[in-house]
Amino acid sequence: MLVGSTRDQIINQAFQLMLQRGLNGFSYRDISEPLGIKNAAIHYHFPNKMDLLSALIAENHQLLRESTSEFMAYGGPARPQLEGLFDYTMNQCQCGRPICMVGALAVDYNDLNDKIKLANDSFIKDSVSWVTKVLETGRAQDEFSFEGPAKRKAISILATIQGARQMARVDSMDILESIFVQIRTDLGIND
Amino acid sequence: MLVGSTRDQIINQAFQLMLQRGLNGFSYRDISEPLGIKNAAIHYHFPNKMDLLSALIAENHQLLRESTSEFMAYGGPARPQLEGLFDYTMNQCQCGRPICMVGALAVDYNDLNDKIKLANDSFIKDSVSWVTKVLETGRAQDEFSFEGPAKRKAISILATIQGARQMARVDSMDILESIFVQIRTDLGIND
DNA sequence: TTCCTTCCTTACTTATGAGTAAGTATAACC
DNA sequence: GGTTATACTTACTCATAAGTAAGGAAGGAA
Repeated sequence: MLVGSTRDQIINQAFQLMLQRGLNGFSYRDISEPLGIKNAAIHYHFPNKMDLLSALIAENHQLLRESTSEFMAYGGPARPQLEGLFDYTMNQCQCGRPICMVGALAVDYNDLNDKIKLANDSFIKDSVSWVTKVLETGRAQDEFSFEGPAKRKAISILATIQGARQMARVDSMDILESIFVQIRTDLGIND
Repeated sequence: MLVGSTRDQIINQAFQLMLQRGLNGFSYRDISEPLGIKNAAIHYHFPNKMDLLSALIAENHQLLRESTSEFMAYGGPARPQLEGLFDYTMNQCQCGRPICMVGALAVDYNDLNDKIKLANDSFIKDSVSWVTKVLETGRAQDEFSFEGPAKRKAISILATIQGARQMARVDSMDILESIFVQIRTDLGIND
């Protein structure tokens, strides 16, 4: 593969490593060697590792925005949104990204500067907002049924998926599908 | 504080660091300095970092066994077991252990040897067995109500709590309490 | 043609990590 | 009293990490 500018290639490679090993689990060498460039080339584009991490979080956030903007703006059926979240999660795991950004950053939290913490927080808030709207819409349209405020349920579902990815890594990917079934069941979905 | 043998002190300190920063997030120095010993003293008790990690996982597993053995052997009311899980989680977070062992290991998974993977897997299986029995008992005694197999629901609840700890670290501890409320709600508990 | 600017490489520095080998104090054992 | 095992310390080795300074090629602009 190896398409795009050097900068893009660095981001792609770092993204993969970050979601496989966490921030302290990979080095500049792990990025530069497969790309056939030198460490200093990475430092040219991202002066230090936090700058690189910033770019990764921005990339991750951008992916979320792209895949949710239409629903956030115009609404629509809720069920495909939920299934989209499941599919995305499964897909990431199958593409060698077993853990998610939030899970990875939780481990490295002590190293993070305020800018990164804010960016991460903002990503979580947007994720929660999206799932909250999905649940509210779904409940209003009788696609889903659940007790309590939609936002609380949204946080719970996102937490479940995040935890499931980590358990799946240690145990087996079957856990993921099983968790999706349970979430559907808890939302009163029976097909 | 600093009670117990040097070996115990090392384990306690390492346990704290592991659940704060993950395996790659702390060094021997982070253990030895606060204890007023030398790095080599750690290597004496635990020849390498994997041996230390093994001891931490064993310690963690032992804690689980101690707190669940009575219920696993004799049964009893399910609700206090569930609340015990919530209290334990909250307590760990308040004691400076924001992430859990499984979550930490998921990030460092590439570094782990087979022995560690097996030990971790065994811990997860025991956790799931316990929560499964709690749920089965609770459903049989009409304390809880939920759809689907108890084991699937147990995995889902454990995943939720695990993910919640990581979200709580980035966002706020309020998330934890909120998640517990949602889990109770989803189990048909109304008080 | 000369001068920037962009995007790298070469060749380091400095710090820190895990791990080891050899020595030492202390108490128990024969 | 001498030996041995335990539980360390001292003093290192070796590898790898992030980061930097200086140089060079290649293209566009004056």
